[in-house]
Amino acid sequence: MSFQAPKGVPEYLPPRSATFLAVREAFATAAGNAGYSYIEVPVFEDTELFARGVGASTDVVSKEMYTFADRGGRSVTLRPEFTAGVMRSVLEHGLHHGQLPVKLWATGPAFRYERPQAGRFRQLQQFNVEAIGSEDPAVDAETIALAWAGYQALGLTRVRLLLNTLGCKQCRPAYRAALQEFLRALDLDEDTRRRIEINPLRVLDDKRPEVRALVENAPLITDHLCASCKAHHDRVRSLLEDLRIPWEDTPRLVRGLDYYTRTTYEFDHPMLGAQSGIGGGGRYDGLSEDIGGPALPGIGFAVGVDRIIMAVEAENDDRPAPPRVEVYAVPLGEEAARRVFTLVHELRAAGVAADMAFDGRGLKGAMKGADRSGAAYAVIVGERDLAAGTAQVKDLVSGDQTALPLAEIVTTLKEILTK
RNA sequence: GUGGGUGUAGCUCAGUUGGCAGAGCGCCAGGUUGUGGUCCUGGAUGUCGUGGGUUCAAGUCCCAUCACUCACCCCA
Repeated sequence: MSFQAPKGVPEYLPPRSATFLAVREAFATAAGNAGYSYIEVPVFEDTELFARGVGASTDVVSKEMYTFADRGGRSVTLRPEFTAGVMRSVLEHGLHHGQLPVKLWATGPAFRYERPQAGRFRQLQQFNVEAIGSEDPAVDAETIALAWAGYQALGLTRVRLLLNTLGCKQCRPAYRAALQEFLRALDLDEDTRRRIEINPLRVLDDKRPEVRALVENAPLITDHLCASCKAHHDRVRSLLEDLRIPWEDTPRLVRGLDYYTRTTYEFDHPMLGAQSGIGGGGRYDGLSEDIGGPALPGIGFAVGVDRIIMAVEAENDDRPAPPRVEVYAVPLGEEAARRVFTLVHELRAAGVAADMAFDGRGLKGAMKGADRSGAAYAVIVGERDLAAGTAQVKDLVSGDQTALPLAEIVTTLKEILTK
């Protein structure tokens, strides 16, 4: 084998790929039910959009972007996330001049040049939801409920919702200064000391036990909120209570992207190992202005499709492969193969998923193929059937087999299968 | 970027003090000349990651290199 997939790029082969589609479908349905419309945005954008939108000091921008010059000499970057691109598109096409909030969903790959590990990829699949143009805490709660509905639809029972607020332009600066003062007094390594100056909140999120111990008594944002942020946060929490969505208050939870304000949250799954975040989001009331737009609040989230697949598999490790087709046709002999080819075509046209044995496979091998396809019925046509104008229809679960007129096969099977 | 682990059949892996390249699963065929899922029999598939070294002899020991993988960091 001379070629292999690029490093850190997951591929989803059958039957696993069915789970990939199911994850997308679950969230697309939840988003559609909540009045969100689909938006297709570019996979690459002007590099500057991400530098200004996501934040030049973030790890994502400073060391993880796939950035290159195109043939015209422009610096472009494969999207490391969706939000900046969606906001850019909304502003560029003036969607915010219509009714607010603008509610959109998008899905597809994002790219980050990181060292791969379990649940961390260079090409990651996200499902993204944004509500732009509203400050209402009910919209915050709506996005959380939407994500929650997606996880529920997939049958996930062990998802945890971690909730926090990061304050706003009014209250965050004072908190940030107080936190920096506290952190500067600690004995921390050089990288962490640098982070204190760039984004001190992230130090609170450090997983290393020795760092955790040091920051245990650090000041928390929840004690420094302004009145309106506190009211906003309380409202979000009481709405979640109304919806009976359980959450954990996690005052140390921080997002790694600069644009987040006020409500932030993360969904986490306990069976995934180190990379356990299966979704995350929050409010980004300053993003529009950061990229040259008007004051325009917004909130949204991204869920990680790859990690959700892992979570689904972790919670149900013995799921049978989904059936590939409903009917599998088995011809015996060349003449039958020709007739069966048309029959299968007619079944498909009638909306019945059908496949057949190729390459003149023997009856035994062909029946094996029928079994593995997951089909409920096999249709066997040999020379004798052809002469009699019949086909053998075999129920592959019970083993019962009956001869039916060839001409009625399509309508009969269609009828049985739609019951 | 930093640290650990692993590379042997399509897949999961075993391979002893260095001595003929293995198992299970899967695949194909036969048992059953027109019947799958169970069972039995047989068969095909290998650059032992790659390059070099030590040795009469290397999957096994040594060096280098590449790949994969887990964790830190970061994030979905």
